[in-house]
Amino acid sequence: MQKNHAQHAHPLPDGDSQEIPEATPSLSARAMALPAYLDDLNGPQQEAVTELDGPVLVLAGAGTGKTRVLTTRIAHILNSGRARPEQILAVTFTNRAAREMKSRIGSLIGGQVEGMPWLGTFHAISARILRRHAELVDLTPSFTILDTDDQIRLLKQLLEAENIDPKLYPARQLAAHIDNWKNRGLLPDKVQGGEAFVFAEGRGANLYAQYQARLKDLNAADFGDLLLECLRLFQENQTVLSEYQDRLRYMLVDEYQDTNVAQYLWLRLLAQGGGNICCVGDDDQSIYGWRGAEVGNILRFERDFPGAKVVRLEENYRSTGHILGAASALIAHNSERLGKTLHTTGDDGEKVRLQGCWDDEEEARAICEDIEQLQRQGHTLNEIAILVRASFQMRAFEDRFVTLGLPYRVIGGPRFYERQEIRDATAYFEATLNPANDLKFERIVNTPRRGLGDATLNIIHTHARAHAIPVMQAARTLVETEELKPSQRRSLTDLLAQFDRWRAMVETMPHTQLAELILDESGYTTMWQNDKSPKAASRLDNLKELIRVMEEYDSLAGFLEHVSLVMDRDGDNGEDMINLMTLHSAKGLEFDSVFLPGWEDGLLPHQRSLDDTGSAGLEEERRLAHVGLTRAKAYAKITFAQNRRTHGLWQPAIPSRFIDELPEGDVQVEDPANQNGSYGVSRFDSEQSAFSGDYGTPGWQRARARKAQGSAPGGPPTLELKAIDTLSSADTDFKVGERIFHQKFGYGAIERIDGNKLTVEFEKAGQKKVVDSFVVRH
DNA sequence: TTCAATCGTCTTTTT
DNA sequence: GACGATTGAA
Repeated sequence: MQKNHAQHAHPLPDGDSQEIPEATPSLSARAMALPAYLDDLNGPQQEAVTELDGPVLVLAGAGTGKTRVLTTRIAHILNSGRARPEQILAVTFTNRAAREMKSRIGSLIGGQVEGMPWLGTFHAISARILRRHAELVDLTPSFTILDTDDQIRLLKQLLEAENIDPKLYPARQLAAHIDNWKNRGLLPDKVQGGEAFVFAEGRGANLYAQYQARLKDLNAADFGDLLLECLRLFQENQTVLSEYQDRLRYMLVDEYQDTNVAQYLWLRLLAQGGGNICCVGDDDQSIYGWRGAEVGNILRFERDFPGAKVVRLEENYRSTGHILGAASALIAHNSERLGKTLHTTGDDGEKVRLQGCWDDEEEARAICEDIEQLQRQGHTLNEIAILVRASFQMRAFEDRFVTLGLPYRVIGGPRFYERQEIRDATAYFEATLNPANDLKFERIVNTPRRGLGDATLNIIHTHARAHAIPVMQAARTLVETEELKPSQRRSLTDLLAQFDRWRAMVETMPHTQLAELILDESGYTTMWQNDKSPKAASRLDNLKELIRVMEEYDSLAGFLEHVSLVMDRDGDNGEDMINLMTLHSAKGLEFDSVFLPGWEDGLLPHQRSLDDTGSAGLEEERRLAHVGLTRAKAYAKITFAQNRRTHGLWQPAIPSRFIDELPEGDVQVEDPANQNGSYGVSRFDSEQSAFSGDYGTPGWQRARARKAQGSAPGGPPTLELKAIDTLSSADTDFKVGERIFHQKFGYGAIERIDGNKLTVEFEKAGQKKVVDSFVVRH
C-alpha cells in the first residue's frame, strides 16, 4: 500500500549542516528518529515531507493528509537538525489552523512546541514583525490594531469632513475599496489610473491616502495594514528584510490557494533568502476569490519559484468511493484547474443521496428525520454536519432543532470578540490603558447613555482636530471652559475622572479585578442589567466569560493584543451536538455524515456570484459544492427545495445545475413521495405553503414599485461653507484685549489667556471661559 | 438627547 | 420578514 523509497538515507548537504552544528543530532539518533513518523506516510506524502531544498508545491486534494504533511515536515526539519524552531516560518490563515498545527507538531515530536515564534497567521506574524520595526513605518511599537467597527467610524468621520453624502457614498463601500487595494498590495500612490477615481466622483484614492494619514496620526493599523505595512517595511529596508530572510530558513504555507496578492508578495520577498518554501494548497478548494484570494498564485507557482518541485497528493483517506466519485466528477466540470485525480483504496460505501423537497421547511424536517434516524443507529451528533450556502438558511434548521429538542452548535457565526458587548468592554480597557486611542474612547463615551451625544462629541472633535491632540485630551481642556452645557460638562468631567482613577490602578490591581471594576463603575454592567431584551442576559454572560478568559493573560495590555488578533470563540465544549455552518467555514473540517441543503440555482451557485464574476464565479461556486461533498466521510445527502422564502416572499426554485453534473452511478435519488408518508402532516403543510405562495404577489409588486420610484438622487449636496480651520498651532496666538467672535456667545474681548483657554468678556453673555479654536478674530 | 417609527437591505468571512 | 441604520418628533 505504501511505497518506501530511499527516504532513510536522504541527503543532507554539507554546506547547510555546517552552519548550525549544535542543533544537528547524531547519525544514530537521526536513523532512529526518522522512520517513526515517515512510516505512516504514502510515497508522495513522504516526498513532500523530505524534499527540503528549494521550493516545493504540494497539491493536496481534499482529505489527502495535507495538515499531516505540513506538521510532519516541520517535525522532520527539526528532527534532522536542519533548523531550530525559531528559524521556521509556518503561516496559516486562521488561528484555528495555527493552533491545530501547533498541537499536532507537539504530539509528533513529543511534548509541547516551545519556541516557534513564527508559527501563526499572516496577520499575527506581520504584527509581530511590525512592532519590532514600527518606527520604520511611521508607527510606534505600541500601535493599536483597528477592528472593522473602528475602521468604519474613522471613515465616516473622514467623509463627513469632506462633505461627502454618506447616502450616496457609504463608508462601508469605501472600506471595501480600501480593503481591495490593500489585498492587492497597493498603497494610495500605487492605485492606478481610472481605479483611483472610483467613489465619490473620483476621490477614492485621495480618500484612501487621507485615511492612511489618519491611521498614522492615531498610531494605528487596520488588518490590511498589518500585511501591507510589513510589505513596505521589507521593500524599503533591505537590511531588515535580509535579517528575516537569513533567520527564516524554512517557510511553510498552508492553504496557499487562499493567498492574496499582498500575501504572495510578502512570501516571495522572504523566500528570496533561501528559497526553502513549501506551499500546500488545493486549487479546487479556492473559495475566497471574493475577498481577494488569487487562485493565480497557486497556478503560477512553478513560474514564480523556478526549479519548484510539485508533489501531488491524490490518495484520499477520508471519503468512501461514491462520495469521492461524485465530488471528483463535479469538480471536473471546471476548466481552470491544475488537475488532480483523487482516488481511494477504501470501500465504495453508500451512494450520495439526493432528495427534492417542497419548501425549505420541509427540507429542514426531512433532514432532521434523517438525523434522528442516524442517531437511533448509534451515530453521535458531533459527527453530523449541515452545510449551507448562506446563513439565512440556518434559521429553518434552528427552528426545527428547537422544536425537536436536538442540541446543535453553529460554527463560525459572529466571533466572540466581534460582539457588541465585548467590543464595548475592550474599548473601555483600551481607553484606560491608552488615553490617545480616540476611536475606542468615542465608542464608549456615550455607552451607557451619559447625555454626551453627537453634538457634544462634535465640539470635542473639532477642538481635537484643530490642535492635533487626542480626543480625550481635548475633552479635558473643554470641561474647564464654558464651551459645553453644564450638564454635559459634569458628565464628561466625571467620566474623565473615572478613567484617571482606573488608569492609576493598572499597576496595583490585578487586571481581571480592575476589568470588573471598570465595567461596574462605568455603569456598563448596569446598562445591560436594566435592559429587558432577551439578548441582555447572554451579553452579561459573555462579559463574565470575557473576564474569565482574561485570567489566562498576565496583564491588561497582553490580553488586548490577543483579543484583536487571536481570540475566537471556542464553540467546542465537548457536548454532543449537530454542527451547523456555512460551506465556507466547513473547509478543513470533516464529518461522518454531511447534509447539503439548498442546492438550487441562485443559491448554489449563488446568483450574485454569477452576476458579479460570471464564469469564474460559477467555477468558484462549483468548488464550494465540491468542498461540501468532500467533507463527508461516509454519508452525504444533497437536498433542494422547490420553493424558498427569500426576503420574506416565496419564490419558486429550480434544482442546482450542479446536481445534473453528478454521475448517476454515485447518486441515489430518494423518492419524496415515500418520505412524505412518514411525516403525515406534510401534504397539509404543502397546501399551506401553496397558499402562502400567492402572498408574494402584492408584496413583490410593491417592491417593484418602490424600486422604480427610487433612484432619483437630488442635486449635488449643498456645501456648508463653514470652513473649519484645521491648521494646528502649538499655542494660541491671540492677545489679551483682542476683540473676537464666538458662534454661541457672540462678540467679546479677551481678558486672560491660559494656554489655549481664553477668558472672554462677552458683550451679551458676560464672562465665559472658551477655547481658542472656537473663536475668530474680529 | 433620546426614543420611536420608518427606511432600506438582505452571500460567503478572516484578521 | 427581520434587522440595523437613520430620521423625525418629544
